[in-house]
Amino acid sequence: MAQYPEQLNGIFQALADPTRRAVLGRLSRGPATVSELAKPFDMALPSFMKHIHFLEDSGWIRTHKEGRVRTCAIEKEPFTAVEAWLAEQQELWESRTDRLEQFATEHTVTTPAKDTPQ
Amino acid sequence: MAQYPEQLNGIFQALADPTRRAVLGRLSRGPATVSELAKPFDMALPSFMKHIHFLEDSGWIRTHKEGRVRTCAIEKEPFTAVEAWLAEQQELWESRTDRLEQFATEHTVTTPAKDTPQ
DNA sequence: ACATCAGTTAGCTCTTGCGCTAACCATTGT
DNA sequence: ACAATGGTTAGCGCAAGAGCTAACTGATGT
Repeated sequence: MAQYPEQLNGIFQALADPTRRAVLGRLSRGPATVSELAKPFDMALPSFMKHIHFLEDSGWIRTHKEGRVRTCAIEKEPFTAVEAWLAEQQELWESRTDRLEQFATEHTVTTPAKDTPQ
Repeated sequence: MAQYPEQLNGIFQALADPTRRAVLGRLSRGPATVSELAKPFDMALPSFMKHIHFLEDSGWIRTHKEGRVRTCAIEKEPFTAVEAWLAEQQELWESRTDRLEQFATEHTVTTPAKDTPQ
């Protein structure tokens, strides 16, 4: 369930760049070729390709070349990895507020009113 | 609902480092001082402090100093920001599979049987 | 055959990230 | 008053990130 933490490094790092997030946004709608993906960005192709490679290396996309054209498609695993990490934190947080609530109710017994300020 | 994308840069970048993720994990259980947080890590204090600052600058934590001791507490906003981004992608993905299903059913009308291959 | 189109390779900048040490406050405890 | 504790500041080094240009390969269209 929990995966190798080093993979999370790349997964999150990939999301830290707006160009890459935009590419993922585009690919969520369906596969596309590199030049289709690159068109909206005011950036030299080699620079853009680095982002593509980063996304591929970090597992966010899968690509394959047919003839001279490379097609990219999004991958769902990193998605679920992020959700898993989020859920993990949520859990810790929950168990903490549980403890706080427990603490609070324990004290409610001794306090006169529950809506009194100050 | 959608927030300034530049903020997401820092938010995700912060998660790209295992030390910082661990700190957040610890803080999910409740507030802690810098030296408490630093203890588990084999790292010079100034190096560790950079992570603390990064987390603070990116909005993941809030800190305040009392006397000579600085206490850190986790912040929930970045959390929901990440969830929002995730949900946004999910939506695109969904509407895509909707379109695919629609495409499939449109063709089911004109095809003789719905389970026929080729 | 040739030109064009899609991507690739190589190599260069500049900035940022992430670690370190050494020296320095400033509060707290004796 | 002094020592110890908890952070902070300054500055250094190395690796990686993010962009560029120039030149090249290899498939496709005419």
